[in-house]
Amino acid sequence: MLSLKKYLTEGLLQFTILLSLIGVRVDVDTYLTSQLPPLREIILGPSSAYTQTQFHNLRNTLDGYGIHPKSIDLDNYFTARRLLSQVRALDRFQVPTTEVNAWLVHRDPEGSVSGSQPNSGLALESSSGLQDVTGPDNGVRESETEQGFGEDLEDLGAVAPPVSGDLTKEDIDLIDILWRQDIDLGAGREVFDYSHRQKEQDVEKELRDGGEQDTWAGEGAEALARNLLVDGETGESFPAQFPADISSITEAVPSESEPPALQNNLLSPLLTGTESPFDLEQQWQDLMSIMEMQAMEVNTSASEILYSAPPGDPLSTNYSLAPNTPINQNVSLHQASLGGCSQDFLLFSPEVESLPVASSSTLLPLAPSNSTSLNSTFGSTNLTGLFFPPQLNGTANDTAGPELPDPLGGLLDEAMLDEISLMDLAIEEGFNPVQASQLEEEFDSDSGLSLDSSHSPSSLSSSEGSSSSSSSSSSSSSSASSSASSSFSEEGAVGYSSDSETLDLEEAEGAVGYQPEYSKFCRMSYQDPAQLSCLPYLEHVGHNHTYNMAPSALDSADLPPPSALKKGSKEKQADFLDKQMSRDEHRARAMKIPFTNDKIINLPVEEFNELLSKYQLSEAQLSLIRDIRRRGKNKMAAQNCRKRKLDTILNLERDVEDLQRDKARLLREKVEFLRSLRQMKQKVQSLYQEVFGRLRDENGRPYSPSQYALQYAGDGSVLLIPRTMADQQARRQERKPKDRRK
DNA sequence: GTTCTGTGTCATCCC
DNA sequence: TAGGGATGACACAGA
Repeated sequence: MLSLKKYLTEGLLQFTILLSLIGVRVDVDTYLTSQLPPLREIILGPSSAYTQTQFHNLRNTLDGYGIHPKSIDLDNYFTARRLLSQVRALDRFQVPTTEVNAWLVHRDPEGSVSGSQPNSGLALESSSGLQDVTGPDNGVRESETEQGFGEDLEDLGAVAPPVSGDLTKEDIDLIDILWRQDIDLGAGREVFDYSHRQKEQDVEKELRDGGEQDTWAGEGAEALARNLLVDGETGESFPAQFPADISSITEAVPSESEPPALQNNLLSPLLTGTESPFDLEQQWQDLMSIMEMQAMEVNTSASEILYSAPPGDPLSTNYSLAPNTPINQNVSLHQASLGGCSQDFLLFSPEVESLPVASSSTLLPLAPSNSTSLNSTFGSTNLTGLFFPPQLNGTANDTAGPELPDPLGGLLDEAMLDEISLMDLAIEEGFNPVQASQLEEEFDSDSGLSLDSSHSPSSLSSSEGSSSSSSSSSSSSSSASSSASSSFSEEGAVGYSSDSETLDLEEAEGAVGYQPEYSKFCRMSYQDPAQLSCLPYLEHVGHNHTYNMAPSALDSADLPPPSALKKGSKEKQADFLDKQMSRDEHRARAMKIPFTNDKIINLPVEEFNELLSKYQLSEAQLSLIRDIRRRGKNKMAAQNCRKRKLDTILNLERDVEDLQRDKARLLREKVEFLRSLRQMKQKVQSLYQEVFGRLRDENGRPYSPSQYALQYAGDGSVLLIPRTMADQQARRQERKPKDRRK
């Protein structure tokens, strides 16, 4: 199927191109729709896809109805449509994407009048076209125009029935009525045409005896009949002329041969021909609101920087902004301004200064590109005035040229300054150059800020950090230590399930301390000390970490390394055990304290007192026991305190990183917004320039931007008014805000 | 031998 | 008021 489609498509295209080159206008659309609907489906796909090509899309819409895609008028028409669509798209900003328009250029051999379609083109299904090829100008010249629109008429199916000499008038009337009904019922062209073709074929079969010449004649008559528009209600036929919108367009964008329309509504038809005034007004108001909001953000002017920025400008290279970055319409653009958007398009006038932000009656002056006094184009109450802040627009003169300050340049300048100052800013805020560069790289990578934390306290191992984090919650209150104490009591109780343990054993083993650190971090209190390496910051500390070990576990834990065991003397083992004991343990052992240090430290006060009461202890022993308990408690407290400190530092560092990340993101977004704003302003200016440049006076000469300006009227129309009037309105608009301030 | 780091301990404050 | 948590300061041990 695909291969067939490709084959047909390419073949038809090549054939069409070939015919076009030899001067035959080929209406593939008509051919595809009327002759072979299945083939059209094969080639063009479903009808939805049928509208993707502008060529067909135009003809499938009411806007495009009635004008041939290869008509000379299409130039103006498409220009007008493009401008209109661009204006419409202004309120929903989109960065223009690459667009490729392929056109089959056909030149009428005899220089046909624009707006009329010579009969050189023919539908492929009509073999009569061969006749036209040989003598396109020898045909019925008076029907050229009608034929040209007859094709368009045919597109809608409003084609008169073929006038066959063998058909009776009743047949023709019947066919005509049926067609009108189809038209009135909104029947699609394809269905209509297809049934029509079937009907034609049936009729042809019946009339085949009449000879081919009759058929040709019928086709020719049909071609003539196509040129008549048939009113669906009355059945009245009338010569097809320019569609309303097309005429409006041609009126709005007059060609040099045509006198322009009235100045007042010179552009109105252009903008209202296909759009209801309400919608258009709404769009213009949206545009105006956007432009008004742009009054902000502009601090300086640097048009050169803004508009002469090469494609690889720092903004794009350093921030990797998507070219089609959508702009948030909620972005406040107040105080922004529109500067000269291109080197050759700086259109300021002195009157622009102190230009108020007008709402509906804002003038929209722009200068044609061929104007030599571009700067005088912008009136004070024109569209440009909206785009340019007053303080930036007042230094231009009619001949100054592009030396005017560019508010958009200010935007860019600001953006660039942001970027440039990023490094300084980062350094000022304590980033080292490496971090600053990383911050800058973030604009490229968009992968988030990756600060080098190797230098910071957070460079602690993740295990440390995680353990600290996990312990932070428990250590946030006194419950931390209490829970730790209780847990340690439980842990310490291991091996001490009964008080019947001999004192000898305890004395031999020494008072067992606690080590909340390890029980919290690793839960491996009874493991080989080598496993303590899971705490990187403790792995090099050779302190005794066996406080909370039970004697039995302590035995295994205190076992010397295999090498020591091999040496295996009890004395060495005792020395090792002594080394593992803390000072308090040694003291308790020396003072013959009858219970372990773990109990002394971790037992609750009541149990501790109860324990003390069970033994007859001397004052020295009691004092030592209380000191051991106090020191043990304080030791745990110190450990918790240090953990809290560490957690605090880590959290602060994390917060700093988050803030830096947010800051970088905000800066990145700001740059993106500025870039979008710049592009939108450029688009608006180019649109204004294009619209203004296409305007012609009665003599076909372009309007002087120093004398005229475009004004956006409240009713949605765009007017071309004299500058003096525009200036007056600008002053009026200027007074209003001042009065309000008062 | 010096420095750094982790730990223990003391003093003190506070609840 | 005693107990105990929190914390700064100091000392010590080990790398």
